[in-house]
Amino acid sequence: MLNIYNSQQFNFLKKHNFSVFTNKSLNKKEKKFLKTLYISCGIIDKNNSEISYKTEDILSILNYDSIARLEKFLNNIISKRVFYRIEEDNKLLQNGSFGIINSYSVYKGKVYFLLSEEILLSFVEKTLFSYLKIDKFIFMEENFSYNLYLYLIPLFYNQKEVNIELDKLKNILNAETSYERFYDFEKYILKKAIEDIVTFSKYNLSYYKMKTGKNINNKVTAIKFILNNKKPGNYFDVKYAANELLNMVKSHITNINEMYELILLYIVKRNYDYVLLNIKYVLANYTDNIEKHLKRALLYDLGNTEKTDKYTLYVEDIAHFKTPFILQMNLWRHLNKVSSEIPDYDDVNRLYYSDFFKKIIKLKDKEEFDFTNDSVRIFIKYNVKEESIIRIYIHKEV
DNA sequence: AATCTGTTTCTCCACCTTGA
DNA sequence: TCAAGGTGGAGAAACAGATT
Repeated sequence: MLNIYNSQQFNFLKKHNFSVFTNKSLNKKEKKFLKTLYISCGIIDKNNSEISYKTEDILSILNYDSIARLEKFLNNIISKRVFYRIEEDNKLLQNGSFGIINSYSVYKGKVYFLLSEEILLSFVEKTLFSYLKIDKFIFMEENFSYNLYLYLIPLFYNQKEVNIELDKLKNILNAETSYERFYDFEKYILKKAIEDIVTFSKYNLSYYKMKTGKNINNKVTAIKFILNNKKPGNYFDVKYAANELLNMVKSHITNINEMYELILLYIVKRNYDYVLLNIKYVLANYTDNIEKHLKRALLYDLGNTEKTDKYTLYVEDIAHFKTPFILQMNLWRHLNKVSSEIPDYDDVNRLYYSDFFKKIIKLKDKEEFDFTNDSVRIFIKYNVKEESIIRIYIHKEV
């Protein structure tokens, strides 16, 4: 059997064909629920892979009015299974099946979930389930997004732009015969697929429409995909984030391994922004002995400077949110939008490394929350009974 | 198990707007 | 004036729940 924890030795993607499918398809509501779980996956750690929500939050997300109805929904989703088949030389090598959600428990006003081990493993590099891209398969809202991801992302291995003829693209996306008008195809298929890939992977993908001539109204014949800039890994990819930060100071450091371990430690112990802020502080204020100053800065948080007025209001959302959880969902949506609207702006993704969202979920009535890093400032005032305020400010230099 | 009934989702299209 | 861009909605299909 293939080693599920480390399939590196199999040169997996070159040697094997694989397919992944479910016994019963997941409907919109189930996908919405899974997306909620996915966001929470960011705050899972090795010792505690349980995800929990207040019962009222989960009821309001799914628009149910009783726990009995919720349990019916959960029992139904638990009955859905993922199947996979791996082929070598066109012969079946291994196949298998696993559930998506292992269990739920209702206890004292909260609902607890355990995801299947296979899904958690799919977030860990070089495991069998990460090669099968199980996380993308489960969490992406549309099945065709998974197909596009599998086809497209490997093509970026040695190039930054990929051109795909419209016919070929429709074939990949299972839409050869439907959506004859390009406008409809773009709206219902292409944009959704891109959105899924940007939301559920570390890749920041965009596209251009290639036309027959220079006129804006010419026929679209192909799509040029562009990989803009990498996000700092997915939620679980702390090592990737540590490497990224290490690269900023690498040239000033003699003991690289020790510094790597130190950065990794502080990302886990504090958060990504904490380390980034202190690295920037040291690089801006010192020219020699960087290593020593950085250790000091990380220990005493010297880079944590006071707020400035260099921020400009970018999003304001004043609305009634029944629970802090719903507020958090909306904030998340705004942040994704900010991230996609501002070119080369991906700092928002780094918030996932901090305990940012945990704090927002715990907001109480009339409580204010003010968060600042060097590219974004987020202000929230939460009101249970009346309208709450979400304000997102962007640093003027971004 | 078969039927019906109301709801959601998917696909396509008529019609309108926009800009070269 | 033309074709792409955009909107809303019709009709079909799929689905879920209730009833027989």
